[in-house]
Amino acid sequence: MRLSSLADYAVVMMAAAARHCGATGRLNATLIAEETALPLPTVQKLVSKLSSAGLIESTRGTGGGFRLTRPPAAISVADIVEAIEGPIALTACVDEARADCAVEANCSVRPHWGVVNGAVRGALADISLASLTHNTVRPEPVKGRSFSSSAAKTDGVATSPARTAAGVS
Amino acid sequence: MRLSSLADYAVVMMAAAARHCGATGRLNATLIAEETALPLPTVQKLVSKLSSAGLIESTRGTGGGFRLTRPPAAISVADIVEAIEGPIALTACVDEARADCAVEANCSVRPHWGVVNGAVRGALADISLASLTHNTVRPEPVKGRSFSSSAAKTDGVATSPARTAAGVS
DNA sequence: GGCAATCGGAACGAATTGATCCGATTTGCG
DNA sequence: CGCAAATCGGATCAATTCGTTCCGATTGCC
Repeated sequence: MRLSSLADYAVVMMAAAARHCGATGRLNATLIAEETALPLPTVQKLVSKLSSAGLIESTRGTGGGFRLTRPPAAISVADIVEAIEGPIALTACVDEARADCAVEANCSVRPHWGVVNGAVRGALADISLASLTHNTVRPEPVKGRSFSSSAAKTDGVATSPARTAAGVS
Repeated sequence: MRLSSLADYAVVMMAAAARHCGATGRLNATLIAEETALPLPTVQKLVSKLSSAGLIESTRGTGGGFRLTRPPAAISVADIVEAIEGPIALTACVDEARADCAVEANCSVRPHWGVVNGAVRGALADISLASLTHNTVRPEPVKGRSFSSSAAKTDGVATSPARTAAGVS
């Protein structure tokens, strides 16, 4: 239940790029690397993947660089995550139609995974790139969608309930 | 953005256990293994972890087995996932208070990760184990909000109560 | 035409995960 | 009361994936 570090870095990098969107029309990977304190090769790899996904447009050669293809408000966290990690699928059943697991016959929960997957993906789609650049933590979702914006109320980090009843039995 | 196979198997196994909850008071790992077509050692490992988490109570020796400590309606997918994978944390920033990444100074998205994490976790907490046993796939989440999370005993205010109120219903 | 800077892809190493095996413990039976 | 079967529990080992790093292809500038 943890997304990869590359996806995390991609979100940070895109947020940094969104801040420079209005200032410089075109920015390079080196600038982003020293600004976000990320390793330069990592940023380059992210640029490759994000460019392939269509989120940014990259230009090679001297003076080249990349720029966002869409305004930051039109890019969601789900887009970035999908660009790096591929389609969001909690289980292998949701990813492809083929079910590798031998449980499929008795697996009555498989259809339900689609619901769970959609809920998680909807939660990520509600966070726009523009909202990440703001200093204030506001539950402002992507415009046009209002899926589970109510769940965003700064509770996720504060609560530490997980430990799941360590002293019960 | 894909949860581990163990967590997937755990949900399947718990769903199978929930179906047998009323029939047999106590069931063993071998029965679940041949019923879910999962490898027996894997089921045993899941039993160990779920027992440590307090979701099931296991008894050793001949004629032993395990049983659910709570009714299926009071167990959510988030509980199972947290029992296997530990606390739900999309990034390392959310997991611990310490931020290992060197980006923390310029990382303006870190506070927002808490919101995203809470939204995802709320989505998983809305799916109860009882709803997985039903054959019909309905987007209707957990009936009552009071047991949507692990901290449902004393704290009546769950971590994600708002989505059920503002959801599709 | 040559040079430098940049993106793009490929290879290597490390870490986490998943499956398997063996031991500890308890109960039922002789 | 002793033995044996059955079960959970922890530990070990191999495999896949992820993250990092390096090198090559391409383009604009001099």
